[in-house]
Amino acid sequence: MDKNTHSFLTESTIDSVATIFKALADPTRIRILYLLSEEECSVTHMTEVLGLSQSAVSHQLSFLRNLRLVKFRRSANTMYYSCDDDHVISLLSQAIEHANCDEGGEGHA
Amino acid sequence: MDKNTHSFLTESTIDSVATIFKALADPTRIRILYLLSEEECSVTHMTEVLGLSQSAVSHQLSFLRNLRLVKFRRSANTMYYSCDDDHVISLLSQAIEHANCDEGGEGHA
DNA sequence: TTCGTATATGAGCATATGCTCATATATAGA
DNA sequence: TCTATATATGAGCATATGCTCATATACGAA
Repeated sequence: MDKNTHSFLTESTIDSVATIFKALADPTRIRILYLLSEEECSVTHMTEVLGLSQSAVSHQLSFLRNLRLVKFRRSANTMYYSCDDDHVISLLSQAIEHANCDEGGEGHA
Repeated sequence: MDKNTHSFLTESTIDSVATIFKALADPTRIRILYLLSEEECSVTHMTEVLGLSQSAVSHQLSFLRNLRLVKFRRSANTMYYSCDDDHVISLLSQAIEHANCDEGGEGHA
C-alpha cells in the first residue's frame, strides 16, 4: 500500500463493470437491447424483426433478465419485454453515436 | 423493408459497438485502461501495479493497440503507454460510477 | 382434458478468449 | 560483439460463449 499512489478499483466494482460491458459486447444482445430501447415487444416479434431463432432470442433474454437489464409483463401467453436499465441504454446510445461518427469521416487531423 | 418501421443499426455500426464493448468487457483490460486513464506508464510498471505477468499485460496491450485505444512512446528500451480514446474512457468512467452507486445502496423504492 | 401457440431451458457443439510458457526482438552498456 | 533489460509474440491449453436441437412449461380455447 505504499508504492501505489493512484486510486484503485475494488474487485467488486471491476466485476460489475465487466459484467455490464459483457452484456453489451455481443451483436445479438446489442440488437435486442436497441430494439427494446425503442419499443416494448414480444419474443416472437424480436425473433421476426431480428431474424433470429426463438431459442437464441429466449436464451439471450434469459441472460439479460438475470442482469436485470430487461423486464417483462405477460399478456395471455405472450411475454412483452422492455428495457429496465437506463444506465446501460445510455452507454449503448453513446457507443452507437461514437461508432456512427467514426463511420462518417475517418481520419483525425 | 416493410414491416420494420423502427430504425435499424447497420452491420458495421453493430460490429463497431460490439468491438468497443468487448474491449471493456474483461477485468484485466478494465484495470489496464483505468490505470492508463490516470497515468502514462510502462509495461513493467503495469505488471507490478496490477500483479499480472509481463506476457499477459503485453498481450492485452497488443489487443488495445490494435483497436487504437492506447498509444505509446519509446524511451530507451522502455515503452510508455497511455490512453488514446476519450470516448472509451468516458464509457468506462460512467460504468464505474454506476457500479459504485449500486454498491452503496441496493434496493430501488 | 386435449390441442395449439408462445416461451423457456438443458445438452451438446463449435468457436472465441485469456492465460502461460517459450522464445523473438529491440535497445543500452561494457 | 556479448550481455542485460524491456517488451512482443507464437503455440497451446482451459474455460467461456452463443448457437442449435430437442424438449419442457404456461396459458387459452375447444
